[in-house]
Amino acid sequence: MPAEQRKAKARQERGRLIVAAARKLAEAEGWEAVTTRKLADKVEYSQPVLYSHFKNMDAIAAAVALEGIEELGVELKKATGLRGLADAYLSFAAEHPALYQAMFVRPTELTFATGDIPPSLRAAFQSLQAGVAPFAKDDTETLTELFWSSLHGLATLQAGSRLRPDHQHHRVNRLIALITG
Amino acid sequence: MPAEQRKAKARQERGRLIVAAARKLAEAEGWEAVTTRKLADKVEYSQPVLYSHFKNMDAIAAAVALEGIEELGVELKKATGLRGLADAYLSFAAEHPALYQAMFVRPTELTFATGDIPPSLRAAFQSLQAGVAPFAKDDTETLTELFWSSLHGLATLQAGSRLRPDHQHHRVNRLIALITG
DNA sequence: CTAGTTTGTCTAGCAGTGCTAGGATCACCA
DNA sequence: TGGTGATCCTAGCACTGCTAGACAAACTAG
Repeated sequence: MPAEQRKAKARQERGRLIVAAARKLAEAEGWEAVTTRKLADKVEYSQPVLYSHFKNMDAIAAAVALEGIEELGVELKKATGLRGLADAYLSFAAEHPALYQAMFVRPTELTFATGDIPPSLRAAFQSLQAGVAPFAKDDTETLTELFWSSLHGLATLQAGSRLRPDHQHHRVNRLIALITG
Repeated sequence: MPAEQRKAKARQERGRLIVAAARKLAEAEGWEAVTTRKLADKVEYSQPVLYSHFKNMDAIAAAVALEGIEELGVELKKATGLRGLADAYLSFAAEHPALYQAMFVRPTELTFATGDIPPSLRAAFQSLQAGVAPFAKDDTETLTELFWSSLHGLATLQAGSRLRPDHQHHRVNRLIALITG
């Protein structure tokens, strides 16, 4: 019955619309401005339809986060070398602060606890791992975690104006110099 | 007029009580559970008194954050060497997650933008700087910012279960090895 | 083509949030 | 003792996430 398929398709499309609206609003005005009523308005439906697509508001933010993780993964895959990876990562975080917050800063959302790591996140991690591998005698995973942590710290402290804004490049230089030895 | 001084003292004390209540509640149930009504209950006053002490809810969280920064500063001052500093920093973050969030993760609060950095934060930063100085040929500030960023990244990603929980020590080893060369 | 059922959506509302205006109550001082 | 000011609380606003129940549309069956 193609009618049913068409319906399912339309539903899915509307779900995407909700996520897109949430992302757009968050990127424009920050996550505290993202409310169910505003989202419902943007999608031109009433609030309850949101809950027929997502369990709650956090699930919507989680969907946005997943989108961001996939896009970050693409950027990291394109990048080559430690410098390329670092630049790609930090540029992404700087250019999409709200998106990055949803991915790795905001408290609730995806738990990532023990095992249920999204494949796209694992892929992104592996891109980083490939970058650091040449400089790790052993235990590349630990070094990758450290590399990621450093990038994450640089991105978030920078975003919060806790670091000298015009010295990010120097900090990255230093980080790469440390790893490459 | 000592009566007036006594009053001022009592007021100040009550302000401290509010901050203490906020901190306790945040550490026990997370920041999303900290509401003006619950705080007012704990202090045994009505909501409006909170606003005679603090501009808004964020200001209360900022006061808690400042308290945390001072305590972190004390811990870092006691620590010696890169290893001591790193351990002190990460232990503090792990043992007081809500406090650490108020300090460096939650969005609003203290801006720290351009100049108005709290002296206690500057002091904490200088403790880190003293630790990395022996290993920086030049531009110790950049290396300190990087060291701090790495610790911050390790602390927050760890808190969010994004890193292998039982490998924090290895990651710290790696970080210190990188800096000491 | 009609009757009944299912599916979809919306209106209205609940409990809770931060924050504030206004009135009441207390302590002080002449 | 009477007035004055500071102090505090009650009540309420506009908003939040979320949900129950009414309503209408669409599909199914006779």
